[in-house]
Amino acid sequence: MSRRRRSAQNESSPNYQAKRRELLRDAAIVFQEKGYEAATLNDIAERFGTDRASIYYYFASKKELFQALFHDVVSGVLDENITAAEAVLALDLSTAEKLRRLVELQLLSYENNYPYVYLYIQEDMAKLEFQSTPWAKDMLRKTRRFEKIVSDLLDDLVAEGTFRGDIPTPLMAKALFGMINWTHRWLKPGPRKVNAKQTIDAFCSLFFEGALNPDA
Amino acid sequence: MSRRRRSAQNESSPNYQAKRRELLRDAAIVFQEKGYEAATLNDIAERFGTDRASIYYYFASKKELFQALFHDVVSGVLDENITAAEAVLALDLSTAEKLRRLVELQLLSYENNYPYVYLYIQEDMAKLEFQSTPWAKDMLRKTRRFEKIVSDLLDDLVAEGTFRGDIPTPLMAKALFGMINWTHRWLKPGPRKVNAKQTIDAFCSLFFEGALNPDA
DNA sequence: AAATCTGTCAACGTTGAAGTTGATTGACGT
DNA sequence: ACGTCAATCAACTTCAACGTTGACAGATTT
Repeated sequence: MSRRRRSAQNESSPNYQAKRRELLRDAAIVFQEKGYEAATLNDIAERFGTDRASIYYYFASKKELFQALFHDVVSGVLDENITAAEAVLALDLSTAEKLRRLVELQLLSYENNYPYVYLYIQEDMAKLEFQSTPWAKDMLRKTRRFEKIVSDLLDDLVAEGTFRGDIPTPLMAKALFGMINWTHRWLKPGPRKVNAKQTIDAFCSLFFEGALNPDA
Repeated sequence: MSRRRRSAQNESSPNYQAKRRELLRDAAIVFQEKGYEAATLNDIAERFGTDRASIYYYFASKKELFQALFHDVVSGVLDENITAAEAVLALDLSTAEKLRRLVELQLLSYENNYPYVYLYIQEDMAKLEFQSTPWAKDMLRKTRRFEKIVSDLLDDLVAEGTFRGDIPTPLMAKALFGMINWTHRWLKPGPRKVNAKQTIDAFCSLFFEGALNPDA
């Protein structure tokens, strides 16, 4: 039924797409606040300012709504990040400076695409029922791709002698992504005490030079 | 009904407590694998090797089972960690060495109490329905307490000149806890490529001295 | 051996959220 | 004024998971 409607005006409609995106955004906020399982369509409808049944005008199911969030938004952001990361690699910069740019890229992406990407980080795809769907695998592939770029860069830095060789690069990578990804629990955008730029500086200083005072 | 039974043999019973703990452990594994909301009592019963209804012989509800996990296990571990942390503070060691011991404490605790504490970390209490219950607040209080110990130590390290002063200590703390807590996504106990001890060394080296090669 | 206790199980009742339907409202072109 | 269509809503059905009950088998006690 809602199916019929949606196929009828599928691509066109002026503000249909606009409302759809608005609903998508509201859903993202609710999913981020409560988690996928705990969030109900009622919660989402309430935030959207309408009845639960109206959601079915835009999406066929809760699953499809959740999937659309990733297919229409997060996946694109991940693509952008990978493209941007590869552009950084091609730049005429020191390897260390490239790594710094990648950290910057990632954290700014989290801030600019709030709350979409944090939603992806907080929902451990490995635990969700979607883990075996093609799109979930695609998301995972893209994430691994970005991690690989960083990981290779770490190997280069050790090989060229810029980074110390006594710490396994996989553990370095885990530490770095830990700092970055854990921000989903505390970093909120907007005018706050701590913003993404300060965090980037602090994390990069710490990761490159460490916490010890060089003058001591 | 199950109420009557449980109050009847409440404290006593030889292997009642043993089975209860076994069920608690199985539940923890399932909750950790699927998340609280997605996990069903059927899943837990299946792992426990019995019928779903039998669970009610030990716990009055899914909520109570989940709560018991924290009240009977996690809360105690957190207490131990705080006590151990305070013992470290009283030791005759450099402030830096004390911090190292705290990181060690935390990661070894995650390993020794697997999967209980990771369950606590992965379930963002701020998102769960329990967030306002007294025991959830108590858990949060204990977590904050441990974080405060680390945070104060960081302040000391900056004040005494051991640590650099140009990175805000709150951000240092976020970075450190990010590395540590993110391990819940990849560090599993048992004979693996990477274990807790290697992780402690790598994280401490990185956090203290950074990734840059001192000889370069 | 009778009584009781421990723990389990099949069957049922209850609830809450997902999903469906057809009527209805309001805007817009004719 | 009339018909059409986008969008909404109240009211319903369905379903999965929670929760309950009473019977029952084996062990233990008296």
